[in-house]
Amino acid sequence: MTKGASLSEIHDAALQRLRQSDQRYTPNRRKLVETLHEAPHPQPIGSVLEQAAGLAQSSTYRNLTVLENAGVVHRIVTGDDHARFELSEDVTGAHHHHLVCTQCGNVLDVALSDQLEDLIHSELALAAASKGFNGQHHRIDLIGECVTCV
Amino acid sequence: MTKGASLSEIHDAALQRLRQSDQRYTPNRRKLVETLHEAPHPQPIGSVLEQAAGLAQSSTYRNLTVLENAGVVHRIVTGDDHARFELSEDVTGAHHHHLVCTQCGNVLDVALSDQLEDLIHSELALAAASKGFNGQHHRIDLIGECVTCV
DNA sequence: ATTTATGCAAATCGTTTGCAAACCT
DNA sequence: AGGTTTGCAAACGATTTGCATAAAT
Repeated sequence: MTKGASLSEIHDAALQRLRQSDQRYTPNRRKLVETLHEAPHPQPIGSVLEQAAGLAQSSTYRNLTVLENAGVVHRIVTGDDHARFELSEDVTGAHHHHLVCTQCGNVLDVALSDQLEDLIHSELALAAASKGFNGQHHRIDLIGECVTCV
Repeated sequence: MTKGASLSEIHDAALQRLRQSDQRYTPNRRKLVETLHEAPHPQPIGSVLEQAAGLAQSSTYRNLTVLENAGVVHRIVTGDDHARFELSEDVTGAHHHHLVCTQCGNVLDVALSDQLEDLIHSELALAAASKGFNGQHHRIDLIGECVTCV
């Protein structure tokens, strides 16, 4: 599934963000970005390595961390013990949340209305402030069973 | 910080749930429940072991898993690499969400209004249904910095 | 010429597991 | 007795890291 932004727009955004972090946009990193762009939903490292043939596992971990720190990639940790990766919202421009399958660990993207997002954001901000907590962003997961696991 | 339900109510609820899973409520498990009940927020295993002196680490992992499967305890996996545990909402009776500190990994509890919870629930259910996803419950985290880390 | 990225193999560390002794009913 | 729980020590496995080579500036 192709996201809203085109691949070249995404490469541009990635390049820009990496430069801001004094990082290079190497062929391996480009390949990671392309692989994640083509994936229909967040991918565990195993799948990424299968898709982007030729990448070493350790370099992939390292590059995903670089891309994460630069804000190009987002790491999703659910509890089943493989982290999953997707392009960051800053790069795709699409704020969304996740459906997490308790059986297979798969993660799907889902969006809520802007109106509801605003309500959530402001109520969370209020609650956080009362505890001196400085909130930066929220994440919402719906836990359940995906269509192939029911 | 003591939760709404009294300790004996919590022990009763725990006992009942364990029995439904054909599990015993052993002294070690009672000690874990008490420790979590007394804790002001979700605790990593390290803290649990400090609080409930004398427990072996491996037995504690095993018992927390038993308690989790019985629905007495809830495991929180954030991404900083220590799982954290708290009494389950089914036992405490208090639905809530989490503030997660990106610096120290600490997790604080926070509640939203019932009205907002309903809105979130129904919009998530709708979005999930469109993907054939069978949603069971949601979790919401506010990511940011806690008062001691800012 | 330096600095940075890569890939291999080895190390790390939270968590899980094997097993024999202690515990319950 | 028969099954469960415990604690120790060993195993596990996803991720990280050391190091020597290759690539980039």
